[in-house]
Amino acid sequence: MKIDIKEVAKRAGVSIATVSRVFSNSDAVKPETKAKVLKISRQLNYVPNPIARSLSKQSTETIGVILPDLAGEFFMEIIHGIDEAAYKHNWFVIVSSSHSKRNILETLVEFMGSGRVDGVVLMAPQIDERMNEIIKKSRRPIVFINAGNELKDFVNVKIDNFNSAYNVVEHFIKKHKFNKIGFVEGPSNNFDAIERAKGYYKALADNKIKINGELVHSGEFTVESGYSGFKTLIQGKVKPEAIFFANDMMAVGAYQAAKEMNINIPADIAIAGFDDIILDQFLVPRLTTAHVPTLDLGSKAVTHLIDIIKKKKKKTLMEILPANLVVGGSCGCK
Amino acid sequence: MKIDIKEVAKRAGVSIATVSRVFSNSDAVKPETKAKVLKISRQLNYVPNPIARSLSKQSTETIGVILPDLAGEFFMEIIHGIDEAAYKHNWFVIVSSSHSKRNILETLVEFMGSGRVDGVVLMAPQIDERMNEIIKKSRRPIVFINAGNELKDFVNVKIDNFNSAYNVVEHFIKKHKFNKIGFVEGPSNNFDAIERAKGYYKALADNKIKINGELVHSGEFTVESGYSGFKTLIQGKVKPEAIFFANDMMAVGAYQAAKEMNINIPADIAIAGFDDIILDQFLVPRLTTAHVPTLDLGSKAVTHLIDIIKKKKKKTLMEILPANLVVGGSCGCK
DNA sequence: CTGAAAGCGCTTACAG
DNA sequence: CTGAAAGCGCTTACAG
Repeated sequence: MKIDIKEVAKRAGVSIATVSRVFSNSDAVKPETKAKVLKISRQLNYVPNPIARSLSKQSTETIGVILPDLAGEFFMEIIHGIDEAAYKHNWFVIVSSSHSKRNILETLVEFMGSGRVDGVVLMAPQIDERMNEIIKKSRRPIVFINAGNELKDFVNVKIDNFNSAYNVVEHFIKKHKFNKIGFVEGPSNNFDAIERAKGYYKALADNKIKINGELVHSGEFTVESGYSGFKTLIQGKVKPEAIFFANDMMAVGAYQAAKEMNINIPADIAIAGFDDIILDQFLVPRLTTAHVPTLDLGSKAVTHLIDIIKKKKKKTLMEILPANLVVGGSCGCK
Repeated sequence: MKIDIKEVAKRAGVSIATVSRVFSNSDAVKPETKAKVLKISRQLNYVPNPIARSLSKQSTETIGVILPDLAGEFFMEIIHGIDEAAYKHNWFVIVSSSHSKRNILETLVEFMGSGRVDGVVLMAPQIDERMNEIIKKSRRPIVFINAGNELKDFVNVKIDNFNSAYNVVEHFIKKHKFNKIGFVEGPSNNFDAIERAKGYYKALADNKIKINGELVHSGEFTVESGYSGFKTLIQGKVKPEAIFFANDMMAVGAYQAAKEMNINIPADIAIAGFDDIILDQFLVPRLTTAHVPTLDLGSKAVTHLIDIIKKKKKKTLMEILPANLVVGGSCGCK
C-alpha cells in the first residue's frame, strides 16, 4: 500500500494542503489538527517525498560537490567537513569526482543545468576558459575551495599558504638560528606551491638572509621529487642547515633519502614540510609542518553556500584559513 | 529566461512528448525530428530536469551510501569505488556518514521512506535489532559491505578475512620456516577480527604447529595496542620469530616499539599485518600484509545494487573478495 | 485556520 | 512516428 500525502489526508479527514502545512510547519495549523495529522503519519510511517517537494518548491536542499579526484586523505577530510556542515542544516550532499572519463566541466554543467542541486562546492586545481564561462553564466551559486585569486566575484575558501609558509621558515630562523635554509618547491603552475614559495622568500628577506639559488630546488609535490631534492641539496656546494619542503609528501621522500645516506634528522639536518598529512605522525621524528585545516575548508564552504542560497543575496568573499605551525622533532625542537 | 521542455518543444515546433522521447531515446523518433530537437536543445543549453523525471518515473537513478564514519582512508576508497561504478551507469550518489548526532538507523529510515534514492549501499559495523527490522521491512534494495554472515537474504560484498589471514601466516611457515609465530588479535566483537584469528589458528593447525597461548595477545586495531602487543610478546617467555598483526595500524605500533627497543625488523623479528593501508608503503622495511581491495568493495556493491534495481529481481548473494598477500621486507623476504 | 485548484517539469499509455 | 492529456507527490496563492 502506497503512503502518500493523499492517503494521510484521507485518513486524517483533512485536505492535502493541511497535511503539507503540517510538514513544512511554516503556516499556522490548529494544534489539534496538527496532532491528528502527525499521529496518522506516524502510524503510516509517512515521510513527505523530497523529490516531489523539490519539484514543487524549485529547490532541492541538496548541494553538489565537485572534487578533482576522490582519492587521497586530503579530499576525504574535505568531504567529511562538507557532510558534517550539510547535516547540521539538514541538507543532502551529492558527491562527484572527476575521473579519467569525466571531467570537472561536464559535471559542473550537469549540476548547473539540471535542477538536481541548489548550489555547488567546487574544488578545481585550475580554472580554464571554458570553465570560466560556465561559472560566469551559472544561475546557481558556487563556492570555491582553494581556488586562485582570479575569482573576484565569488566566495572562495582557501588556505593561507603564504603566511603559513612564512611562519615555518621563520621558525627555523628565529628559534633555531639557522640561516642556510634550503627549499624544495612545488610544481610551478600550482597555486599553493607558488604562495608557499613566496612565503619562503619573504621570511628570508625580512630576516636579512641573502637568497641563495644553490639552496633552492624544484619539486613536484611527490615523494620521489622530495627524495631527489634532498639528495641534491645535501650534496650541493652550500650545505643547508635545514630544508623546507613545500609539502609533506616531499618531506617523506627526504626521510627516505636521509635514512639511505645515514643522515640523522634533525641532528645533521632539520626538516619541515607543509600540510600535516596523517603520515606525519608516524614519521620518526615527527615532521614539523603547517597544519592545513581540511575539515574546516569543507565545512566553511558549505556554510557559505547554504547562506547564499537561503538569503538569495550574492556574496563575494575570500575566506582565508591559517595553517598553523605544528612543531615536531624534525626541526630540532624536542 | 527559463529553459524547460515546453520551451524546447515550442521552438522545435513539436510537442513536449516528442522532446521527452528524444531525451529518453527509447521510443522511435524520426531522425530529422530528433536532429531538430537536439539542435535547439544545444542552442538553449537544455538539460532535462532530473527531479521532474524522477517524480514522473518514480525512480531517481540515485543510490544512497551509508557509512559508519567518513574519516579514514578505508572509507575514502570505498566511496571512490562506489562513485566510479555509479558513474559508469550514469547514476548519482548521495553520501551520508553517521556522526555523533546522526546514527545509521536514522539515515536509513530517511533514505528508505523518502523517494530520494532507489537503493542503498550500507556498511554497518554491526546490525542491531531495530536496524534489522527496518532492513527487513524495506521496499528498496540494500546491498551490504562487509557485514556479518547473519544477512542471508541480502547481497553482501565482503573480504575473505579467513583465507587471507591464513595465507599470511602460511607465508611465515612455508617460506620462512618459522614455527613460533605470534599473533596480536583485533577487537573480540569485530567480525573481521574474528575471521582473521580463525585464519591464524587454522594455518598453524594445518601445518602441525602447536598453538601457544603465550604467543597470542589481544589488541584493539589501534597503533597503541600494536605497540604494547609487540612489547608484551617480545618480552614473553616464548620469544616469537614472527608476529602477525590482525591489522596494519597495530603493525605500525610494532614498528615504533621496535625502534625504541632497538630491535631490527626483520633481522630480529618478522612482522606482517592486514589491510595494506597507504602508510605501509612508507614503512621501512615495507610491511608484508594482505591487500584489502577497498575500491572493488565499493564498486561491486554498487554494481550489484543497480542490477537488482533494474532487473527488479530480489537477489541473494555473498560475494567474497580475496585480500591478496603483499610481500614487503618486514617478513624477511627481499 | 482550512480547502480547491493550479502548477512544478517531466513520462507514457492511448489514440491516431 | 507524433500529440493531447493524465499523472508523479508535493506546495502555495487565493478565497473563504
